[in-house]
Amino acid sequence: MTNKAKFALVDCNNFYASCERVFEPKLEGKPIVVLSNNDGCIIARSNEAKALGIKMGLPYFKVKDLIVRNGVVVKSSNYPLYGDMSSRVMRVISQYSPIQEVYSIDESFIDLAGLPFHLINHMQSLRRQVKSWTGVPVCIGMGSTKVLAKLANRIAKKYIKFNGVFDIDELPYERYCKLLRSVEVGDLWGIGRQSTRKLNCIGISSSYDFYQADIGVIETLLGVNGKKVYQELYGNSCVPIESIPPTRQQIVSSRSFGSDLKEFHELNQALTSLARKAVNKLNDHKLATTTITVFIYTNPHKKNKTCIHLSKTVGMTTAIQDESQLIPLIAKILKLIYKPGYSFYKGGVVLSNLTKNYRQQDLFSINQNSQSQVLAHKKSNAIKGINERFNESIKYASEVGNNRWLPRANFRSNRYTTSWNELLVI
DNA sequence: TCTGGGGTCCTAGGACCC
DNA sequence: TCTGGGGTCCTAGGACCC
Repeated sequence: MTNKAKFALVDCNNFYASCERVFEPKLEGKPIVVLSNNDGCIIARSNEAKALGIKMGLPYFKVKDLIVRNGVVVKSSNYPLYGDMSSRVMRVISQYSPIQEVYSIDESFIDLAGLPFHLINHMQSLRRQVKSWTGVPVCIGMGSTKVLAKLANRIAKKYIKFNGVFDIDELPYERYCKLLRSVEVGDLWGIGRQSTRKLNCIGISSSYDFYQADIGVIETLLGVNGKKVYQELYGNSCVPIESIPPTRQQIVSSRSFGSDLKEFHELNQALTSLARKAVNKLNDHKLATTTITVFIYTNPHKKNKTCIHLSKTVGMTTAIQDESQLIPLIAKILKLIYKPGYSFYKGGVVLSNLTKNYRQQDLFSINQNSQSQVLAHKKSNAIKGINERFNESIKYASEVGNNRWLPRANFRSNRYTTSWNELLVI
């Protein structure tokens, strides 16, 4: 078969921890963990930290003892750094195939079908190039479907003898079956916790059990997505590569607050700031929105207190994109849902029904494109320009306050690549 | 004391249409 | 007493991913 599909999954090793090491080489060989926003949970670990038994997703305070005892280096997450490093890595990867899908901040699928290279050598070269140009180590799995490429990537990471590149299609059938027997079904891409539970109930625990199961049973139990995973294990590609990112369906901006908030003005400060982030993203993608949701939650982990979720969604006839329209609206919605007497620990803004280019006009508005609309737009652009140049120096009054909402970030490294004030000093 | 954030897709059920 | 058939669209909730 010459025209068979062939994918590679390029995945950065312990990406956030690796980014920290690039700018702090003395961390090489040491255990590192990176925390989520607000220094809440463990979201990344170096191999040394994994070896200590620190599990993904654990709340930091629950493993703090273990961390201190073993001298584990702790970092708050630094998304400006990781995002910038990611785009550098992705740019290098893009030189190795004409078709690339940036799947997540640290992963990329590329299409290798028909490339006139020895693929293992080609991918080894990619690996060396990414490492030498960005400092980030990657592993690469190859297969005739995305599910297989994912699986191959696990192998490339797990066994050093493959030197970071593994092609699962090269395995003889018997070895392939042996491999499937050694991988739990829940480790397959697309089989999550609920599906694993259902499969375990009917005696399917390994990927091999799944592979040998009846396709009809799988479809009944897991629906179309489970069926796709099944078929991809047989080498039938069902999940195409998406080199052009689909247009966004929604924009979410939410945070856990650094302290619980009770007062309206404190919440309003937090939500105004979050609304600004959301509207910036809206503008970056050149989109407008007609549906806005504001929500605030109390802490569900506090067992002795009642937990409430307050939210409201508002739809509009005309899509909006200017912060001068959106930000005041957020405060109005918040006023409608706010209840005094509760301690809120998290809140956010969701923009949905996003539209591009064409904006539905309001049938009953008298002044289409009136002077005031044009002025509002000009004002928003001017504020945006000033803020880009002078470090967020113009704010809404509601954005100014006691800052109690600001998330904790006690262990953040510098934004070495995106802020002139935080360059690496040698 | 302290528990992330940002996405997508699928499905079932209700409302509505002719 | 007996009450069709075939659709679409929207929403909420569930599941998945990183």
